[in-house]
Amino acid sequence: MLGVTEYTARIIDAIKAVPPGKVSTYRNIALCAGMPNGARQVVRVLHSMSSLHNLPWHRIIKSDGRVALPAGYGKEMQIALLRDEGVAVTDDGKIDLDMYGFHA
DNA sequence: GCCATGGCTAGTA
DNA sequence: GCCATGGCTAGTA
Repeated sequence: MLGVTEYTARIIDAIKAVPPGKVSTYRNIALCAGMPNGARQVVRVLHSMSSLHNLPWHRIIKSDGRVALPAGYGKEMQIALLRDEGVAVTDDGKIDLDMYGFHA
């Protein structure tokens, strides 16, 4: 996939595999890509390649079940997109991973 | 040297 | 609040 590392390609695939109405975490995506400590790489991919690869960036959250983006910098947008897909999100961005977490 | 994390530790109440 | 993690990018030589 255009000069990206094998790991990066796997991260992209893992993100794309999360279906609408479900969420996954940075850590889980990293695990799926074979990098147990690669959460930071998932951050990097989402930050820099979301629009290029049409990634469902809004479906990736922190492993504590919260949205990572700060208020005023995308948090409201992320919450709105998730609610459109039927995910219950509290106003401060908390999601029940037992109910909505996606496991490949 | 950056990045939308995560896990562990110090240090306060 | 600190720092490991790992690939990418800007910016220097």
